[in-house]
Amino acid sequence: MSTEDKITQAKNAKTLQAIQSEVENTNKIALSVDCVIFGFDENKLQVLLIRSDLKKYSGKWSLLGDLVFPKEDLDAAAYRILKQRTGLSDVYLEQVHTFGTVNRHPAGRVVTVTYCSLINVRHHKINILDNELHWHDIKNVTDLAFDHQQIFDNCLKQLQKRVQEHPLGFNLLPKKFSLRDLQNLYEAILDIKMDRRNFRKKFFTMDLLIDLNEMEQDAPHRPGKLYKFNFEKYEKKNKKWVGIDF
Amino acid sequence: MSTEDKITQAKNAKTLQAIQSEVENTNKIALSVDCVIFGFDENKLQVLLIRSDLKKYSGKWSLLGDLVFPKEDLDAAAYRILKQRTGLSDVYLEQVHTFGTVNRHPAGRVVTVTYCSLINVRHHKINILDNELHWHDIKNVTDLAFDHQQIFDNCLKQLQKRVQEHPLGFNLLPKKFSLRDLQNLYEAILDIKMDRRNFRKKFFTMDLLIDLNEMEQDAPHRPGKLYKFNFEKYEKKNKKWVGIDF
DNA sequence: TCTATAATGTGTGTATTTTACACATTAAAT
DNA sequence: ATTTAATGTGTAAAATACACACATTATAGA
Repeated sequence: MSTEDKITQAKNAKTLQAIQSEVENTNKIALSVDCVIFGFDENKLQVLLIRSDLKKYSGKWSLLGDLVFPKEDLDAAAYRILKQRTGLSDVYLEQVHTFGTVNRHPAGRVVTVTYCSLINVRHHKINILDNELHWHDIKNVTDLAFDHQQIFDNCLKQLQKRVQEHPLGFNLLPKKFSLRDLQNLYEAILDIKMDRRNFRKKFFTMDLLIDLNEMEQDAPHRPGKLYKFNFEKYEKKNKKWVGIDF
Repeated sequence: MSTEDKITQAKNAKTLQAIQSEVENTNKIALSVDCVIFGFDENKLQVLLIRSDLKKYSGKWSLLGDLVFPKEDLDAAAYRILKQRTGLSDVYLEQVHTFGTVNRHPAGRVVTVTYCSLINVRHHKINILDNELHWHDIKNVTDLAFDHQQIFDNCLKQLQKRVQEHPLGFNLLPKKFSLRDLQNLYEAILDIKMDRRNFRKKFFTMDLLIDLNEMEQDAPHRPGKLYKFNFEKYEKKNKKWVGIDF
């Protein structure tokens, strides 16, 4: 390092105390986490919403969120909310985006980190009996409180993209599922119709489904075979190159 | 709405003042923005780094970042940093991820929102003369200060993915470029070698390059044709379905 | 000026993947 | 037993990806 470099560095080198006082005394902002919790029921993609607890948005629905504790990791805050609301602790959770417009919250400056979560509706026991918490068909989700509509739209879009590239969808299904279940899930998430035979071929070619040699029960017509996803095998293979395409 | 619903709602409806005091008095966390600024020079992907201004990390390099002002939008903070450091105001900028581990910063609780930026090295006049600011070949970026190595790795990975799905790369090139330039860029970002003829076919098939009927100047051998990217045409086409593949 | 060199520019054939459909099979309901 | 509405399997054409060969053009040096 040259002498000039050293001088420059010395000039710029702040003490830890200086930075600490800067962090302690200024520029503090409230930080929250909002969770977009997806479920799959009756062949429809659902999202868990709560009635807004703010009079300004009385009657409107909002995402599940809370302020982050000063000594709490971001991810931990998201898991805490999920645990509180769904009783589930071992769930799929992924950070999506951070929204930080100055006036996004009427109570002051609150920056929110949003998370997307996928849970199996049958596995959890929400206390939705008190009517404050409800599953909503995503087709009917409009006009949420705060900027939550924007957050929801953003999260859904991300889910639609990610579910095509990673085996996220299986978190929404029971451990054992038929190919019809799987296709219904993808059709609900992506909002498209797919060819049954090509869909089947696609997944068989991937060779990541384990045939359980069991059949559906109580099917109204011919029952389909049941499968589970081979997570172990998926973890081992790491594809990376996809190809330029836009 | 049932009577019970109304009662529940009334119970949960907080006043704005109640929320305000919660936001004002508790759970405040310092918020920063860190920018991973990529450039492309000498056929190498480069990243702009500054020497850490903290004695603890003396000698180490770090990303360009700053605390977010209380009345400043997140994106605005990122643009401010870019403007300050590169002099450029009309640049590509995208939020990537938010890092919020409790102890990630030695000066206290600082949650940082990271942004990825792509700039044309030739278009800006950095004040790198004072030796505090430097371009680094990404191949040589190791052991950054704070958790910046993790942030950088995350951002590079995201870039590698996004550059294949969207025309981001052109932000790193001059307005006029040859197909060789373009291929060199992709090879540098993705760290792979590609077949020249198939690469050419790929981009011609996309039909998004405008032939400028100009040739490279001062090429050491046969000069190539120059093109520019047809952003208008790209904006009009909106592909969405990519296909399940994992 | 001629020649060697090292690029650019243009195909061409093959393998792989996607897409569009057709038909047989099975269990439940009548 | 027959009808019905699914599941399960196959096949051919189209589109795309991949590997590779050869002619063209400008520069550099003998």
